Amino acid sequence: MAAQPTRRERERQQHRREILAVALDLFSRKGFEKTAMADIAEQAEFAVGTLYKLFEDKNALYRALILDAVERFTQALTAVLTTPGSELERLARYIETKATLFAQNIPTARLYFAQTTGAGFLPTAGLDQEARAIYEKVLSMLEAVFRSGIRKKLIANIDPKMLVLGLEGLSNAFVFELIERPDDLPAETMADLSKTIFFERIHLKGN
Amino acid sequence: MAAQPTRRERERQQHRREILAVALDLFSRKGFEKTAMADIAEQAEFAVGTLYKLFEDKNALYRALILDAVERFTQALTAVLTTPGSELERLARYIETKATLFAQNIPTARLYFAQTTGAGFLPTAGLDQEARAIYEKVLSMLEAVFRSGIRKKLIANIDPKMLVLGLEGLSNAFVFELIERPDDLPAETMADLSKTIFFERIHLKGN
Amino acid sequence: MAAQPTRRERERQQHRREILAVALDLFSRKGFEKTAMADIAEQAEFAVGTLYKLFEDKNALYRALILDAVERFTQALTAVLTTPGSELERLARYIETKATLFAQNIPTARLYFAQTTGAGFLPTAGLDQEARAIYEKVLSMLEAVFRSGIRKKLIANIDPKMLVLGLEGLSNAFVFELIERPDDLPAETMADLSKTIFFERIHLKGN
Amino acid sequence: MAAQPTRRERERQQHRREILAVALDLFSRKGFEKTAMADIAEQAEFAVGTLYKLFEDKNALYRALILDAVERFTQALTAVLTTPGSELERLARYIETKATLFAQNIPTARLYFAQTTGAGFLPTAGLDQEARAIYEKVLSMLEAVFRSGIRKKLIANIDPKMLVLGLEGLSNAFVFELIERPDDLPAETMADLSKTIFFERIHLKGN
DNA sequence: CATGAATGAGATTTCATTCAT
DNA sequence: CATGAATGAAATCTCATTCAT
Repeated sequence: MAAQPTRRERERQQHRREILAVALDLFSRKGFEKTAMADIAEQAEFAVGTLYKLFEDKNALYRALILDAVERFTQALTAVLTTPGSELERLARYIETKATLFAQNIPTARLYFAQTTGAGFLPTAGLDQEARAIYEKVLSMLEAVFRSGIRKKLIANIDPKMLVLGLEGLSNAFVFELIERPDDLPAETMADLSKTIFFERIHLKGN
Repeated sequence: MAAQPTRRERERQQHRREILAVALDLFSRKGFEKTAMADIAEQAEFAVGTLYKLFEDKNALYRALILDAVERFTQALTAVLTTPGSELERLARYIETKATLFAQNIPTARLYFAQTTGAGFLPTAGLDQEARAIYEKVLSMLEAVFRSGIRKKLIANIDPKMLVLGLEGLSNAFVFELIERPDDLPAETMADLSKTIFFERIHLKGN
Repeated sequence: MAAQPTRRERERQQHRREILAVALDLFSRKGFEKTAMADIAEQAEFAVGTLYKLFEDKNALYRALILDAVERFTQALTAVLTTPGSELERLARYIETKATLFAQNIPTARLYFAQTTGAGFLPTAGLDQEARAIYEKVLSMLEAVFRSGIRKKLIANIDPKMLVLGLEGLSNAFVFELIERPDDLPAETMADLSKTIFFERIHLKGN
Repeated sequence: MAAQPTRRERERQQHRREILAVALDLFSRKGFEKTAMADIAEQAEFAVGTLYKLFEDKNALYRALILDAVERFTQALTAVLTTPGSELERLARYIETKATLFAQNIPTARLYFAQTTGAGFLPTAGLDQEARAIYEKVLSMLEAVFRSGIRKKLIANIDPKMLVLGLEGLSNAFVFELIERPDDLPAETMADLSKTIFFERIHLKGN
């Protein structure tokens, strides 16, 4: 029988989650700087002081959010990369999962992007050390899959680091479109396109 | 009779450029919110009031910067798309130009990214309407090139909008890497990779 | 039948003492304003609410502490002033007692000083009415001893109020040194010096 | 002709002085913690932001005040110690100067006390490093005077450090009384008493 | 026009105190 | 009684913007 947390602790965690949910909403819609702690408190129906009981400061709240987002996504994405099947099948499933996952968690996806892609130009002041480290795990896993595919002569012999970069760039572009202009195309089509462009030739060489 | 600008006017424009240069530096390094008007004034060796004489407010200054960045890049990029040569050659040259252009203008590139790629999740509050519009011109030009290539059976028959998305995603990923971790690979290699991945098959189908 | 305190009451008093001990430590080290009720609660291993059950508010807690400190010191000091012996002997013993008493109760001494010496400029907002009143008793007792010494022609005919002031100023200076830089000199030497300077001539008149 | 400061700079300094005057008043009456920056701003008829233009933060404002107070007092006190006359005459003049100086600058005197005497028990968070260092100069000067007096056999052979401690304790006690209960006695009497008690015998030895 | 001191709204953070469990 | 989560007033500090000189 797992150690049952006290009611106090359960409530505390529930409040924590409520605050995080509101913060996710506000940060993803208005951005970090434009969201005031008072805004979060009001929308979450808590007093400002309560936020500070549960999170060291505004940065810590943001970090918790990012960490949570990156962890959840990373978990799902690494899971599909370790499923059975050929390297190409697994990469295909990675793209599909990414598309549906992000499409279903738009606010989280926005934060995920802000931290993984964008990190660097709009420096959210190094709030992301830990999150970045987690994301890197997905990347190195992808790299391993490519490397293995190349060894089996399933994939062209290109520096796997660059293949990872390419796959991420391509899929992010599509997923980003999916999120920001959801009416353009359904998720499956987007995923298909990533796969087509990435795995098939675009150039009708010779033909 | 073309109105010869007065000395007054020439000085004014010179001061404007000096301020923009400093602002570009600070915004690209510290971000919009973390850069204070006083910082810009000090580093540009002007008084705060002067900035407000030349730019409506902080947003206007930022917008002017973005506009300038996007315009300069757009001009260079649309130029290569209208050069002679086959569609494939022109697209290849687009990628090469983008890589060198961005690599040589890192601060500008960062702002360009923040506004084109990131636009949406890190909402600098619609500062970018006009800039976005200009960028769209590059995109529609790319689309036209793809469309023409498809018509000539040079390029696979995929929705050209999606091809644009793919090309931008892929090339941005490489260019971003080039900018943020310049030691990884030289610009030419990056451009080559974009082209290889995009135009050649990755999947060693049947072969 | 003298009301035998219940176990409840005994525990209550014990908790009170524990809290006071922690508060003494924190207040004397960090000062009143910089010490939070939560700090005291945590270090005393009680909940904040408990502090408020036992003390009206933060001021009351501080007052209780001061009162306790002043009472304990006052008791010891008035005791020596009522011992047998000449006025000079009793004053000498007063100084000695003060030196050892303070040296052995440094945290308490700091609060005692803050309230008796410092009272006035670092206004802890009249937290000290009662404590001050108790301290005045020591002062008036000293005054009586001086008065009596003067009457017996043992002590120079100077306004006894001023002699008290002088004695306190002198002894406090030494005791303070003793407390803040304990390595300088041992307590007995300090006491001797107070006595020498106060009772003997410094000026080698005529000699 | 000394470099004439600009009008701008003169005004700036004037405002600085006005703010310091108000801060002195409030800090000396209500204490550091109980005085809000907004209080100072309001009473000085400036906006809060202006205080922060002229002083880094609240601590810096306080430090400037203390430093100013300690410097002014120290200057006057070291001056009298270097006047011509015997060691005893100079020490006597030191006491007199101290009495009048403090009596005429009560708010400043309170801050001076808070930093020199009180420093240690109510730790105003090390705001006073520099001020303390300046005060130490007065003390070492006093010590030199005592040492010289001892060498000339004008003063009893007691550790001069201790004589300094005694003189300061005694004179502070009287000056403090003068400040806090000004009705008790006029400044001259106080000074006389310090001298009498310190330099003459209290104890009617032998007589 | 240029200047930069002054403004004050607004953001973050702390902490004494209350009160439901 | 004990608990400690919740409260929210109040304090510190920042910075875009204005305007008198």
